[in-house]
Amino acid sequence: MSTGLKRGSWSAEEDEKLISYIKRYGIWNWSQMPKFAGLSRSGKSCRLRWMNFLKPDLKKGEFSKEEEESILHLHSLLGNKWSAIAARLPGRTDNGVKNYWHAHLKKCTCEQNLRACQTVEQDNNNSSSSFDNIQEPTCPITNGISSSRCTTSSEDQWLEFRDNYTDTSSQGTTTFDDLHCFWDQLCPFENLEFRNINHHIDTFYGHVFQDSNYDPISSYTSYTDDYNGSLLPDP
DNA sequence: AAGAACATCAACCGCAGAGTC
DNA sequence: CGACTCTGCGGTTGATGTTCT
Repeated sequence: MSTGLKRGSWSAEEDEKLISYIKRYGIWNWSQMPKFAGLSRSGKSCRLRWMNFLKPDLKKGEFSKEEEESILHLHSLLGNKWSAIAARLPGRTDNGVKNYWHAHLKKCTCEQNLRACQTVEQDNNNSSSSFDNIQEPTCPITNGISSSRCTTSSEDQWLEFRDNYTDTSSQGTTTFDDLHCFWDQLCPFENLEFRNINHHIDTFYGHVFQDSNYDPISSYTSYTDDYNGSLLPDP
């Protein structure tokens, strides 16, 4: 059934109409906008065109080595959360990252996995140790919380743990390593370093349990890239 | 030179979550 | 509280360009 809406590739004239409309009136309602902008497109199509192609700060062209490494790293942490990955690559879109992944990087990880499987298989043949028997160390504090999403029970555990640490830090029943272990289990990102325990306890608590916009990877990025031994500004 | 095979990427589709009435 | 709308996300498709035979 025809809706009268145009589909397929965008013409230069359509691009111009959309750009000039948004420049003048901003983005207010994607579903209504095409009508006022004089476009026979769906709002969805307009939004996509703007977000993936016309937005002024978009970076086009080849992905750099650094960007490629970031994608690989973030994908290993986040999986197919393309928008979350793209959010950490200035000027790149989720669609662009997704396309790049499927075109360039997927095969890299497939090859790595293949090699890893072959290695495991070889090891299994050579010794009695089985890959299945390998277990991650479990933190006695968290009893093995492994999700980066924090549950109420983990919040309770954290509060209890924090009180214990605060009350007894002078006596040392709960150690710095225990705390590190706790966060490592909760938010298992590489290079997450704790250098000043007193500063970080409540900052992390706020990030994880009280800030609904908590984003573990942003925290990860902030605490590694920006961290120079001093406390970061509050979010 | 021509056509087949493959690679790339813009665009579409369906779904889910958030917001509003 | 349910229905509806809007927005954004991830998977997929299809057009186009490039390389190979």
